[in-house]
Amino acid sequence: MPATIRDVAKKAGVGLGTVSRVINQSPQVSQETRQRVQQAIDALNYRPNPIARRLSWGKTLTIAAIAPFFTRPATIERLRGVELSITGTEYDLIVFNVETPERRDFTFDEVARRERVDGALIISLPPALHDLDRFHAASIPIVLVDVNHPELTRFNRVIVDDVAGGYKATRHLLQIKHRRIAYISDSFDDPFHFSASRYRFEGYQKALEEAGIAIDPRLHRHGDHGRYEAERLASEMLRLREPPTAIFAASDTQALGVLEAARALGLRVPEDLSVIGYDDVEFADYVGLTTVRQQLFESGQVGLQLLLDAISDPTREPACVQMQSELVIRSTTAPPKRG
Amino acid sequence: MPATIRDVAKKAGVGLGTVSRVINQSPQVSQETRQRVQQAIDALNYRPNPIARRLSWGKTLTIAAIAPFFTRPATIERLRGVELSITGTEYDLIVFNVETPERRDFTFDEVARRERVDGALIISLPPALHDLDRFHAASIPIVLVDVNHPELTRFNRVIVDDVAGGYKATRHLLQIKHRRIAYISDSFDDPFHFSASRYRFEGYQKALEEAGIAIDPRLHRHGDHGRYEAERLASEMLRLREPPTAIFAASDTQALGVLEAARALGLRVPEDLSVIGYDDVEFADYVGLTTVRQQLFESGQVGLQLLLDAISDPTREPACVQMQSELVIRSTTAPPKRG
DNA sequence: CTGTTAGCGCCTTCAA
DNA sequence: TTGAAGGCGCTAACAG
Repeated sequence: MPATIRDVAKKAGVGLGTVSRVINQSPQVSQETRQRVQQAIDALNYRPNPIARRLSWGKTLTIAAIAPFFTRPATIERLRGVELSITGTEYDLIVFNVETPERRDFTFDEVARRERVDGALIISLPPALHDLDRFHAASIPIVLVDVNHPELTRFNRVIVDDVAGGYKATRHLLQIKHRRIAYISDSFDDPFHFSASRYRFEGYQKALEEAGIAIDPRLHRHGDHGRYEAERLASEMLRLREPPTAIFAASDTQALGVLEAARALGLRVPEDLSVIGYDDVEFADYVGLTTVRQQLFESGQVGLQLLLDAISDPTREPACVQMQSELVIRSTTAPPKRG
Repeated sequence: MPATIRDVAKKAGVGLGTVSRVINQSPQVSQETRQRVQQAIDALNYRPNPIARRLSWGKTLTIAAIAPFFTRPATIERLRGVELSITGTEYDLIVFNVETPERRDFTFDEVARRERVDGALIISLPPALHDLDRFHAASIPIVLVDVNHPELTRFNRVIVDDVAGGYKATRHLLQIKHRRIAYISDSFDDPFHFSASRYRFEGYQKALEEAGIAIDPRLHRHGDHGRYEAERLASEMLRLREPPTAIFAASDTQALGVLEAARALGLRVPEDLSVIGYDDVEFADYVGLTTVRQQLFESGQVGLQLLLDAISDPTREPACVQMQSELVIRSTTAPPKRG
């Protein structure tokens, strides 16, 4: 059986309270007693039972990370950041993978109970207002990572500026003299209400407008997320009478579909068609995809830090950290042939 | 404040014990009382505090999953299986990402303490004997998933037959008349002592021997895991006086490197070179890679089930479940030109 | 069948 | 500066 605080007290010839004070670094223990207790602790290889400690502290020492689609590399990168940062703290991380709206609701319901976790990190998953209320009612602090709803200013957030990212991508294409630039993305009304595609589209529009180019609705398509759907959409656009000379895809995965469509139609990239993606996932480097890189790992780290701060000081004002995005130019973008 | 068992007891006009019995489905409560208690529970929206419950049960109701390299798709697939299966149980899952041997040791040390978790799932990470001893000493049941050391029969295991997988891949190439078949893999003595590459090599050897083909040491190279290293190794082999007509790579990632090497040398795939990978990760489908698929997701599910079984009945004999692998033929393998 | 009591292991008053 | 006592919320053993 593992040693308890009582064993230590007995061995050191002191009361439990003293041992507790030593464990918790209380300053009001004489140097001498502290040493004696410490020796007993070492001798018995004593470790305080975390569960007992949680009960008496009234804290769970646990935080939850709720994220959609572990299959997506971007999600995993964020979680890696969270996991690394939690190491060394006294907190445990429990993760929830959400792949359907039902699972999302179930998970929020499960996590937003008192005595379950001390805080929650909600990653890339816009919660409904009643979910937020529930967390609030249970006074469980939350941090929203990669959730861009403007009305959520009363929560801690780590956001990426998708408008700026879309703008950068489009600007790049404009600068190398493209004029007919298409945009392919997820549907704007997916069941999770992801907003990235919409904001990236805004950036795209902004860049075109600045360049004095009218938005051509035929050059904007969206469908389910995934390579094959993107391939289909790209294929349609490339068969237009005036096809685009460049396509901006809202994710690297979709950019792969675009590349595939080009290949199937015998178009060379970047000579006949420029392609730009978003995320800079691992395979982007492999296929030489020009893309927009986000600070995914860092967003997880920062999010966790905000959450720990909020837990340790519940009166703290909600903070909002904006992560930067960065254009990564590789070999799928080049000036159009007759630019 | 959340309601406690006392509030419920008071409201229902019964003693605490009765409420506890209702919560824990004890049969010895009259239908009538049970209903009254249930009503109080509903009215107060009462939920037993999991931490208090853990303390008095002497269980943590938590299990750990320790896995290397969240960056690798195969690892994530296994974790997805674990995560899905734990949903609906009363257990929490805490995850540990191990990317260095130091982190591995630290994590084992952290997890193998009593009162921390009720069991651990060790994924793709051969533990040292003293780690296993420590888990044993703390009587924390473990399940090894994708850890193939033959001497570990006293532990619960979910294994994949890497020998058979390597054999299948090589057989396929032999059947379409290849004779000079190369093998590229991770180094056999990496710091984690992963064994998959070695066992797949055994399968490769076995298939060649059966076909009466001598093992040519020049056709077997290994280096660090990763695409670029694989590309380098493949490049060297393809420049041999008698280059291989087919290359079996121990992972899809490495197969990508091989494809890249072929492209750089102006070799067409599969006309000039057949390539086969291992894992069937997402991008394998994209590049049309022939590969060996493992039941990754299922291995996580099965592993968790074994662990829960072991926890609920510590006297149970260690079980060993073997997962199957399956050849997925796509478009990177074909008979050699002059077969 | 049901209420009461004594812990689970620890922290935090309160006295001393 | 230290020891003793009460309580965190729940379960389990014991009466009744």
